[in-house]
Amino acid sequence: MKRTIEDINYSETANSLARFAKALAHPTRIEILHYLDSQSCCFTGDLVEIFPLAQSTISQHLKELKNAGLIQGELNSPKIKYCINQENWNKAQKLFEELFKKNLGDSNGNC
Amino acid sequence: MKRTIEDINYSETANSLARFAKALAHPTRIEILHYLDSQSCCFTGDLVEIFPLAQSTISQHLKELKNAGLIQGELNSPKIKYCINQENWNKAQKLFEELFKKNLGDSNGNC
DNA sequence: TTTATTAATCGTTAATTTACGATTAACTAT
DNA sequence: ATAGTTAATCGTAAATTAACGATTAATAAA
Repeated sequence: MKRTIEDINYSETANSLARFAKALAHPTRIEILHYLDSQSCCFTGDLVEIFPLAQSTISQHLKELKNAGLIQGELNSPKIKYCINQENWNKAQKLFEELFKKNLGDSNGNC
Repeated sequence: MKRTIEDINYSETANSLARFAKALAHPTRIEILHYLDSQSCCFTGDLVEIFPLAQSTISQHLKELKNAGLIQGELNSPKIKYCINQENWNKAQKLFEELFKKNLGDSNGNC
C-alpha cells in the first residue's frame, strides 16, 4: 500500500462497514461464527478440533474477530469462552442492512 | 497462505459470504457502491474525479467488485458504464441477512 | 513445588492486496 | 489515416494476511 498523497477521508459508515466486512472475509471466520451461533459459545479448543488448522491459526482468526468487535472472550480458566458480541453484531447487522437496502428501486430505467 | 494439508471444505454459504465480504472489505469499494447507488450508475472517469486515487487503482477496485459479481460494466464507447448487478446484490443481501438473523435469541442465558 | 492444560504470542514464509506510473487497446472524431 | 479519449492491463513496490511450528503465560491439579 504505497499511498503518496495524504490519507483519504472515508465516511464513518464506509470505514465501519469495510472493517466488519474484512473480518468476515474468510470462510474459516464465517464458519467460526456459524458454530458460535449454533453453540451460543465455545472454547478455542473446540474449534481446533473442528478445523484442520493449527491452534495458532485458529487463535489468529479469533483475534481478528475479536479486534473487529464481533466476538468476545471470557476467561474460564484454563479455557477461554468465546461468544458473539451482541452489541457490535447488531451494529454490523444494521450497517449491512443499510448498504443493501438502498438498491431496491432501480425502477427508473436509466441503467 | 502456506497450506500444507489438503484444502478445507467450507460450506458453500461460507465461501460465498467470504467472497462477498472480501469485495466489501475496503472503504473505497464501499464508497464506490454508495455512489453507484446514488447515481444508479456511473463511468470509471466519474470515480477517478471523486477519489484522490490513480485511474489504475480505481480500475482495480472496479475489477474486484466486478469479479465478485456485485457490479457489472456495459460498454458505452469510449466509456464504460457501471451499475449494481442486481441479481448478485440480492444474493449477497440474503446471505448477510441469514448470517445476522441467527443470533437474535441468546435468551438462553448460557453465555 | 512441580506438572499439565489451554490458548495467546512470536518469528517466519508465501501469497495476496493496494497503490502507483506507464503502456496498450478499443473506439470516436477529425 | 491520424489524433484523442477512455479505461483496462502490466510491472513493480510495500504492506498486509494466512498459514505454520515453537515458545510463553496463566492457571489448575498433583
